[in-house]
Amino acid sequence: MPQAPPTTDPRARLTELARPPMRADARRNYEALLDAADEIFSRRGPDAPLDEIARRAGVGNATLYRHFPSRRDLLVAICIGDVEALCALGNRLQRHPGAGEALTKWLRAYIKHVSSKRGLPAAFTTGRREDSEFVSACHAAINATGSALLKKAQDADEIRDDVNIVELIALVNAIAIATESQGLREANRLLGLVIGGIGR
Amino acid sequence: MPQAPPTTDPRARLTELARPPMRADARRNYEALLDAADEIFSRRGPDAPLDEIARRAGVGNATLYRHFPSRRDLLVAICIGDVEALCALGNRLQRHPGAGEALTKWLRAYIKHVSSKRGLPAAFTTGRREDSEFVSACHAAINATGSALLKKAQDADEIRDDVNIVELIALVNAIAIATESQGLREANRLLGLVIGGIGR
DNA sequence: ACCTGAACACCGTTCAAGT
DNA sequence: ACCTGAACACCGTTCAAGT
Repeated sequence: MPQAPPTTDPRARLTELARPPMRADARRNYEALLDAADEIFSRRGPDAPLDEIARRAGVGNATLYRHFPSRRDLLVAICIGDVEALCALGNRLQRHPGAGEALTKWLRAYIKHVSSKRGLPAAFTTGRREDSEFVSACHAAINATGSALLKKAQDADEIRDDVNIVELIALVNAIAIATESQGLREANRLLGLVIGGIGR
Repeated sequence: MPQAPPTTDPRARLTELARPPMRADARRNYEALLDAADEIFSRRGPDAPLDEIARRAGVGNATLYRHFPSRRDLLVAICIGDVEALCALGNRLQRHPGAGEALTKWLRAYIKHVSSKRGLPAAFTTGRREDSEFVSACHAAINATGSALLKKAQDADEIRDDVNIVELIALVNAIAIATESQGLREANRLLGLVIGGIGR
């Protein structure tokens, strides 16, 4: 007899993974690495040497590698707060009177968060099989949140039926990538075009 | 008195840069490097070691570096034929009866070409200041071609006036990046949404 | 259980010597 | 004028030894 299926909400699963139980010294190192990564990435870009981040955090480089097996894990970890904020916002927007407007508000918030850190949109582009469980859990939480908003908007006949959340988020990520050097205003312009295209 | 300004057509400039005069042995090496890069990149992806490409081409690694100062130069060089084909297609489409349809046909051809080689969409994302003259010339030729089609479609009132070619191409590149692992069909679906959004 | 830093492997880049 | 391959520098990854 197999285990009970994981009926857990993706957002709850994410919170679990984001805060694994750790010995006190390990936790200190973990936090120091996040702080260091946040600073170094924002100053030197997403390709900054990982050794520099470890040095800045005052830990050995192997410690970094243990906590964050891939660069992408680290990139995603430093914005876990943004992901959780987006999920929370999505939940609140469920009760928004206009379902179509709720979706577009959330998409604008999404692009704002994801554009706030260099290299993040690329890290968020979904569908890599090699992604760690942690990164996959982020995608799953975002998808679950966006999916609920999209479905409501489609049920209200405000958004075309032949749009799905995976491609919609892929497109928004694409916009963030394309406008990375130009800023949020430009990203919002392009998002406006897309929103115009999916309405009905 | 300054030199006469470079009134040259961007497409002519590109053809110049793509076929620089070379000694016979240099040209042989150049071609061998292109062949090797094409094969290695398509088999091992756009991050394949450059040394392997040089070895496969039967030349020293420094020779590769001389001909193609950056990885991006090499990536772009192997698809110079695609760029020229797109420019030629754009010219032909100028005489297409429906100006809006001509633009969308060209955009679909663009995404097809650019999706055909892994890593190419990223190499085509414009606006890097560090780009070589060769890569810039490619962008300029594409922009000139797309710009003419867009302007005609806007003059015919088939496309909204507040869209410019730079952002439109950036968006199409981004779509190609976001759907790289999913294939051309998915890219075309997303392009459809954008085209719906820019119409009027 | 977790950490450390040195060792290793890999790859891009440069350069002195060659044709 | 162009080519070569070795030397160098850099960085990600692993591992034996330590707490």
